Amino acid sequence: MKVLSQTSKYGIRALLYMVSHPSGSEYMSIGEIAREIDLSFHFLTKIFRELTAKGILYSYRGPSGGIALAKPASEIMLVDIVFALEGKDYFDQCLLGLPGCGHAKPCPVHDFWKDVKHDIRVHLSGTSLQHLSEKIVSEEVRLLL
Amino acid sequence: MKVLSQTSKYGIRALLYMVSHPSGSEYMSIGEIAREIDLSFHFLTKIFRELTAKGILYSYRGPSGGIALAKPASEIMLVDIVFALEGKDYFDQCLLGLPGCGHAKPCPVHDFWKDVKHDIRVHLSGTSLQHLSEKIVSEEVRLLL
DNA sequence: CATTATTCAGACAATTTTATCCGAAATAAA
DNA sequence: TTTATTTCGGATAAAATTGTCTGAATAATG
Repeated sequence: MKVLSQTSKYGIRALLYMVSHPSGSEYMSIGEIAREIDLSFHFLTKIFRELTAKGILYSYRGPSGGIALAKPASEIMLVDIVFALEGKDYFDQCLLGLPGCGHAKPCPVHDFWKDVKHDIRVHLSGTSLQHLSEKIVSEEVRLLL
Repeated sequence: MKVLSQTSKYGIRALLYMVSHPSGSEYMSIGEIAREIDLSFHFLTKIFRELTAKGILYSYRGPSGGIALAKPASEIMLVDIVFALEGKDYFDQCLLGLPGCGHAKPCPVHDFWKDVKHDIRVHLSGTSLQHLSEKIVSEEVRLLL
């Protein structure tokens, strides 16, 4: 059941690490994040370039450079990250793959699937990085392998 | 949002076509099904071999051979097809990809995701081919591109 | 100015998924 | 008994996703 690509999974985990482990300085280096959450530096760099292009991160090159959130963590919702990395049509797809599945021409499981997607969307839209970071900091929950 | 592989999507659609278009004779040919729902004969053959191996279908070779449901359509649930084609660990995976995510060592979105998976599982376990076939036959719903 | 640390850009490779194809085996029908 | 039809098994190819690597651009610091 692969609801999110590896790219999104890594991206969300990396952003949560950033928020949960503020570095004191403005920017945090990609290398440090990759090391801490145990994933490929180069792959994470690619993901963060995308998030920078989509306006979720700022970046700054050179020594003491790195990346930083473009908005307060309380204003970045999971759905923003998913849309940035999976595309804005993320919630538009039919469970059975029928093109143009919708109210007018529904597939056999359309109504059910519409409800599931709605629930997921509501939850991802209502959950901020700040919110989840608090659960991580309080050790209610884990982020590492 | 790719919840089901192409394999599962095709498999479910093909089985629904079978149930909704009984052929009179005991077996229905894979070629006919592939033609009617507009997908690759060879790919569908591969999918059906798997469903036969998993006990969801019977098959019979030779002229007037083909495949047939191994049980009444009212007893084949969507979850059976998904388990057969995606694996029995289908509902075991963490949204963020953390290995061993569960009650003891949850990821930040574990509780939410557990509920979503439960809802999906309940629905797929409660929906039979017969049930959906009735919606198709009454043209409440479509199966073709 | 030289060195070092960092992101940026994109080529390349590996892996997985999806799709195509061919020949063999089975079996009904001519 | 021959021929036609069908599934079976697996090799191969194509496409998408995931992961690796190299060099360039940028900027702080000695």
